[in-house]
Formats: sequence, C-alpha cells, structure tokens
Amino acid sequence: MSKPRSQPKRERILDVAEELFALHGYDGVTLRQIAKGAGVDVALASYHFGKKLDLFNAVFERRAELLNSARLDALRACQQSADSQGPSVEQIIEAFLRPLELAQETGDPGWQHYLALIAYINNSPYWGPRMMSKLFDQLVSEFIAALRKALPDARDEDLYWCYHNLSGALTLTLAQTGRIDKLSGGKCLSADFEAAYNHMIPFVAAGFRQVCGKSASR
Amino acid sequence: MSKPRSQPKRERILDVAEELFALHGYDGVTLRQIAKGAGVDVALASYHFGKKLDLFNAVFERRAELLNSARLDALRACQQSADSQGPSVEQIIEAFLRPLELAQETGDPGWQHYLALIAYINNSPYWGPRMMSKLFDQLVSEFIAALRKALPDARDEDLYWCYHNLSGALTLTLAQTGRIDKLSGGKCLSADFEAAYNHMIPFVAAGFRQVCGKSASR
DNA sequence: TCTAAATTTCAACGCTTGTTGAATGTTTCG
DNA sequence: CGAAACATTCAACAAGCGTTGAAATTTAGA
Repeated sequence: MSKPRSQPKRERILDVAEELFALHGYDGVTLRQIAKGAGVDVALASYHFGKKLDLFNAVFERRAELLNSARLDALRACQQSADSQGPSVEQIIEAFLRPLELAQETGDPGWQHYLALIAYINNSPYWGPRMMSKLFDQLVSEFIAALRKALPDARDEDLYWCYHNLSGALTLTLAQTGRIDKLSGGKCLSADFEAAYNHMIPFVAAGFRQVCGKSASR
Repeated sequence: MSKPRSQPKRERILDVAEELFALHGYDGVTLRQIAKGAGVDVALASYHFGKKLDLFNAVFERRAELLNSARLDALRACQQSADSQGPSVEQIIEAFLRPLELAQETGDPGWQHYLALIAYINNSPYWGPRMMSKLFDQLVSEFIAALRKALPDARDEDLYWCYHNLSGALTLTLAQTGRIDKLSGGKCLSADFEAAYNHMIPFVAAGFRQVCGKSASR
C-alpha cells in the first residue's frame, strides 16, 4: 500500500515547517528549529523529505491541489448559475477569493500559515518565478479568461495589469503582517479575512471596470 | 586621488547589501557574499556597521529620508494647486506613487533595489511590524488624511481597507518578481513602472470611490 | 616630513548549518 | 513467532556562519 498509515511525525514536520517558513522565509528557518518544533530528531526530516529544498516543496504540494480545485469549483459554480452573458466581474472575483476564506475556516490553522507562505513566495523576486507559475498559472488563466468575457472591451494588457493589482492586494492580505491593525488603530484587523474580502471585492471590481470597461481611456 | 570623505568602500557595501537583501531577504544573504560583491574583506562590514542587523538598518536609513520627503513634497504640491475642496483622489494617489518612479529614473539602480527591499519588508510578517511603522506611518497618515478630505462620506474602516489594497498592489509592483511578464506573455513588463502606475492610479481611485463614496453600501 | 587617527586586511575563534551512515526501535504480515 | 520493512534516533562530518583582536595600510593635519 502506498499511503495506508497516517504518519503523525511526518505530518508534524510539515506543519511546523509550514508555519516557520511562512514567518521567516526559507533561509530564516533551520531544520533543527523545525525538528525541535515537531518534537523530533533533525535527521527525520531528511529521512522523510531528503534535502531542505525538498521539504520546502513538500509543504507546498500538500495543499496545492485541494486549494486549486476549490477555487476552480467556485468559478465553475458561478459560471453555471450565470446567464448566457456569463458571470459578472464581482462574481468572478468572489469565486477567486472566497475559497481562501473557507480554507481558513476549516479550523485548521495550517491553512492560514499556508496562505501566508504563498504570499511570501508570490512577493519574492527569487521564489516567485521559481514556484508561482507551476502552482497557479493554469488557474489564474482560467479566471482571466472569465474576466475577459465579462469585460468584452478590455485590452489584454489592461486586463493583466488589473489582475496584478488584485494579486497584490490579496498577497498583502494573506501575508498577515498586522500592519493595518496598527495603522487603523484597531479599526481593521489583519486576521479578519471576511472583512478584507468584503472590501476587496467591490474595490477590485470597480478598478477592473474603470480600467477595462467600455469608456476606459485608450 | 579620489575623495576619501565619500568613503567608496563603505558605500559599495551598502549598495551590494541593498541588492542582495532585496533579492534573498535578510537570512538569505551572508556577510561574506556582501563583502565579495563589494570587493572587500568581510571584517570591513563589521567595522563600518557593527552587527549584521545594523547593516540591514543602515541600508534602510540611507534613502528613507529622501524618499519620504519626495513623496511629502508631491502631496504638498498637489494640495497647493488644488481649490478649496482639496485635491482629488486621483491627484493624491498620483502624489503617492509618482515619486517612486522618479527615484528610479535618477539612473541609480540602487533605488530599484531599495524599493524591492521595502516590498520585502512590507510583506513580511516578521519584518513588517518591526520596520514599516517607524519608516512610513507618519507619511501614510498624511496621505490618508488627504483622502479622508477627498472622500468626506467615507468611514474610517473603509478608508483603511482601501489603503491596504493600494499598499498591496504597490508592494507587488515594487517587488519586481516578473510574474506578470510571464503571465501576460510579455504584454506587461514588471520593470515598466510607468505602465504599472498608469494602470494603478485609475484602478485604485475607482476602488476608493466605490467603497468610500457617497453611495457606498453600508 | 612625522604622527596619530582612520581604514582595511588578516587570521582565527566558537557555533551552527545541512547532511549522512550506522544503530536502535517499531510495524507489518506471512 | 520471526523477519523484513519502515521509522526514528544517535553521533559525527565538513563547510560556512557572524564576529573579533591585532596587524598592516592609508589618510589627515601640523
């Protein structure tokens, strides 16, 4: 059998690695810190995952498929329930963002660390080009195709720049830096994903319409 | 003989540290890499800056004041030229972003590295709380105050979430990951700050108006 | 020029790093 | 049971780390 038994120590290594990598980055974490956090000998990480970089990749692969299919399902669902014109910009962005919230609300704090790790990757000039495309290009292309349909007058260049803005706003949200908490004097909370998305969806949708809409300046 | 007061080796250490920290983060760079890049002995970095963390801070402080005053000047200028109602949302965001472009166009590639380093800090759950407030809180508060005046019906909470979206979009732009280049098939270029801001300004302004405007849903 | 200070290199330190091979403990299953 | 397969720990390695004191070099000022 390939994966019959749950391997609790192996999972704990992944959990701790996920959390520490998200907080300190790849180079900011040692295998000994991870092993200590997991209550395990250092050599066990090498036994299960090989090199440090392989462990890093394993952390990603563990949740990638589930996350991508959840977001794709949300897109398909809003496409199904739409009329012949297809879903609106708001609906598409909602499908892009809400599954991230659901992932968090499974009660598994690992999801929050995982999303913060993705934020770290996405914003890194070193890791971004090495990891993001492989993990998310296909999914993103599908969302952009849906947006292109909802904004038939958009130029491709404008569409991609707008997605870039969305991606940036989302990335900073997922990074959970707590900066907005301090800046707003507690009026906004980084951990409140629902509030973040409730503001992000109309904000981004209006931006898309402004830049990619019919009357956009060319 | 070249001027000794300019301390060329000290500057070169800062230049190389700036570039490498921006690319690999604090823990991803060793003092020996920096020294090698600067053509200098390792111990010289310690002599000039003390601990590694002090060098990291010195990289920031070198350009912080100049950057902040350039952005503040831009805000003051657009406030001067506005009527009694104050500058528009677009004008304020323009004043927030354009000085970053000018900094790049001095021809000094160090500015680009510096801005990428700020992006790294701003997106980091570890460094963000430790460095961003000290460097930028005062400036950001002034811009938000101006936006509050331009959007008199806005709730503070909405205003801060909108700024968060702006900050995220800007951060991903400064990080220069090249992701949009690949995704757009070359139609958009990460290095093209002017194009990025030309799209970001109307995008973000429309978002602010949507979320913070008179008819915003409450 | 001479001298003191500032700069830069040299050499080394004690520690930590990722990784590995062998030893020990634990399951699985005929 | 018994033995093979898997899981885990132990001990150690060579390499690289940040940091430091002393020596060498360069500069500044009289």
